[in-house]
Amino acid sequence: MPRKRASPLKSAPSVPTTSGREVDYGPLNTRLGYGLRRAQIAIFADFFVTFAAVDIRPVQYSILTIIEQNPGLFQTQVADSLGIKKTNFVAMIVALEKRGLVKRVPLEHDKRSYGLYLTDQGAALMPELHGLASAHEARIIERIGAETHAALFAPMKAIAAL
Amino acid sequence: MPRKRASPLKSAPSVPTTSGREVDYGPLNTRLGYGLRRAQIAIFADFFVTFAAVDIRPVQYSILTIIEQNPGLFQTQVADSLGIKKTNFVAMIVALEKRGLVKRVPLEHDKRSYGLYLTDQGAALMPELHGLASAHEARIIERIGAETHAALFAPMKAIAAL
DNA sequence: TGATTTGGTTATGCTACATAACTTTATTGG
DNA sequence: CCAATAAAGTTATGTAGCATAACCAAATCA
Repeated sequence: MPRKRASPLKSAPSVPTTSGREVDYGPLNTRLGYGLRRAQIAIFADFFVTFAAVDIRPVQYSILTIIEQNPGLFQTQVADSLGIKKTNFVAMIVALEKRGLVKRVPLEHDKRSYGLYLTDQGAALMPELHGLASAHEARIIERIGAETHAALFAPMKAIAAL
Repeated sequence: MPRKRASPLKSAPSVPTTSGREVDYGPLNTRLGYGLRRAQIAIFADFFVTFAAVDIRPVQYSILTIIEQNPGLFQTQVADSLGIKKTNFVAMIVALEKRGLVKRVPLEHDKRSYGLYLTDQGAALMPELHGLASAHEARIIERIGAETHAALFAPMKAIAAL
């Protein structure tokens, strides 16, 4: 089945081209923020390619995964857990709902809020997504080695709590 | 009809608030792209705070640093070295020029291009910027330790070349 | 010299992420 | 009990980042 052609101008972040001339990066070589940014851009580019066929973006994968692991969470809780403002989360969750991957179930005891759940279709999609993510992850591990890969999570988490 | 205006000034990316409820991140815990993104957001938030007084963004600091280290580079070369599209680079360099930090010197032997240089004002500002960046970096090192910090650059670079 | 390439620019559009203000429903304190 | 306040969700809006297409002028190539 031909997946929907991704909307008009949806393109992957490009990985920078190596310029012709030698450039001295000076202090940038020891700025972790700079290195992290460049690494993250490359990872996202690979993620886009990997997930192109299913038309899922990193943030969508993260939302779906949180809902899968924590069915029934409120919008605000999912948004908070991912560091997304609730105002910006609305459009994201509506889009996933329209695609039939997520459903918002009104709560009886609190008429303001919804519980978020994967639809059957959404739940059925997750194994494929996790498979793609694993393949993507494997490509990174191939680059830096399994041990280095494993060693990165602790410092990243510590930095995230900065 | 027209809501009341919004136009706030440039604001720093916010660091996510820890939600009240425990959330299971599932496979996200072993997705480096996710960890990297969260870490990078936190670092940028700290950078914003650190550089608020001088009103310099991460990308601006990187541009200024490249020009400082490599005076005379073309716009395209600076843009390429930082992974910025030349079309998007125009506005950035114009802004820095308007602020009097950078000058574009027309070349005699190639009337299409400019050589980029720091102005005296720009050059005078750099020590302060590097000082702020060092303080910012020190905060990260304090979090993860100097050895870990130093060990991160190699894998980040390898990933960036993915 | 005509064709192609290169440096720089403008126009345009989408996504991410920020704040302000609003509605509806819950909660709370006097 | 009820008025004040808080919380969940929504809409409106503004900016930065990054993408493509189309273009000019100057250099280079065949």
